[in-house]
Amino acid sequence: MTRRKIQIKKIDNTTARQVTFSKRRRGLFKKAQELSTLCDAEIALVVFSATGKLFEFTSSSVQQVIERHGLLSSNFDRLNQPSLELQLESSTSAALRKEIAENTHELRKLMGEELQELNMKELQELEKLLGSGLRRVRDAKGEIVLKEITSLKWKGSQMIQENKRLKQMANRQVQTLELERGQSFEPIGDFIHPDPSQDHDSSDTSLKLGLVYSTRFS
Amino acid sequence: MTRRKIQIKKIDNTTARQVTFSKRRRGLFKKAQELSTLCDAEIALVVFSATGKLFEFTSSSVQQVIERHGLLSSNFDRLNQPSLELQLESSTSAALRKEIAENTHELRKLMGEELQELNMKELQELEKLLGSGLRRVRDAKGEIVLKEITSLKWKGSQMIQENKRLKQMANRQVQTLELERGQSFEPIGDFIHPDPSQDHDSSDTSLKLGLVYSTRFS
DNA sequence: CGCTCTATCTATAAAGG
DNA sequence: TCCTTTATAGATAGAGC
Repeated sequence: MTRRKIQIKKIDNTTARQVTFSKRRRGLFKKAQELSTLCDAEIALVVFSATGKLFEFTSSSVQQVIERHGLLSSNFDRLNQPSLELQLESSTSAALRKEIAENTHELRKLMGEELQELNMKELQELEKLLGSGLRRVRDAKGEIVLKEITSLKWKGSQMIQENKRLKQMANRQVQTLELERGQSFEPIGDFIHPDPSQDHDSSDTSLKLGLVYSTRFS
Repeated sequence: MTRRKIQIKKIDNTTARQVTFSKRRRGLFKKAQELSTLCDAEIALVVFSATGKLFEFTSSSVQQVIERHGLLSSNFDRLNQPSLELQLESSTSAALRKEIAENTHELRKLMGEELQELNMKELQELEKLLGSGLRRVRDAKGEIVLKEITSLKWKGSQMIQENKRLKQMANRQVQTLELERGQSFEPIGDFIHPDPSQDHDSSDTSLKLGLVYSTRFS
């Protein structure tokens, strides 16, 4: 895009990579902003640098949701703040913290006690112990990562399916009504385009578990 | 960016807006992809068009992580199959694995070498080293958990938002049609009641989204 | 000082009206 | 497709720590 054409592959030189990251990141965010404004699109963009630094952009309506969920905060605890819809198993992270603390404490204790009195064989035993301790910590964390992800993905899938179902039902309903009326009508456009005044109602991002309407005008 | 400079404000002409959306959207996604590749960044980008259509990009998928972990295979694969939409970035797990491997190796090496010759002070140095190694592993994993969860929650929020919008649209549509017809009608039952045979498709404790029917025929 | 990040400049590749 | 505008690679300098 500039003085010379470049290959799109990871930039080896660290400094050059950081500079490019900084420049392109800005360009990307600018374009995201422009697109959302020009075309009235809702956009959420999150970038983690290789060093873990976070950058984000969200168009206004989306932002509110995210903020309320306490996302994009570096604070883990805040991540797990109550969100009705996506209640995480934050208890697992507590368990994780606890286990790590215990393991660390145990390690320190082992290493601090009478090491002078240990012979080579005993020291090797200790090595094994430390190794397996590390492995256990690692495994425990892996378990927890997977549980979190499993749970979240599962819930995400539920949402997607529910979404599909709603769409199908809505379409079916519209079609049925059209058929009854014996003509097509415009409001379909309305169906597709949410009314902004309602759409930005942000007093509640949670799922309104609407009543399943099960009566028939009785 | 082109023949004439334009104002960054919503494009009035619908056709022009759609064309611009399409072009710029592609440009944006391309640049996101380039940035993630060039600079080894993790990126998640989601765009909803004004008509509610979803476009997304994530720098890599959770699927890969899971495969790499090779854990919980049977359960997990089933859970994760359906959701293209819920892909996570996790190139970081490779880095994690590497770090763990290195740490473990380093530990073993340290513990295996001339431990007989170390005095208490030196052993305490070693203790510190081991402790900080463990801490680094812990931190690395914590980072990754955080990223995964952040990404998943964020996408979950998107789904919720979309779901909510669909509900609102559906409700408005129903109301509009009823108003036009000036009478109640039967098919609503169909609309409102999800097909039971589908509804019990999973042992799900999840949210069942009913349409909120705000009736005025009572 | 060394290291990381940002700013500035220029010429050119890419975007997009 | 055309062709101007924008984005940005490359280089260098300066700021902040």
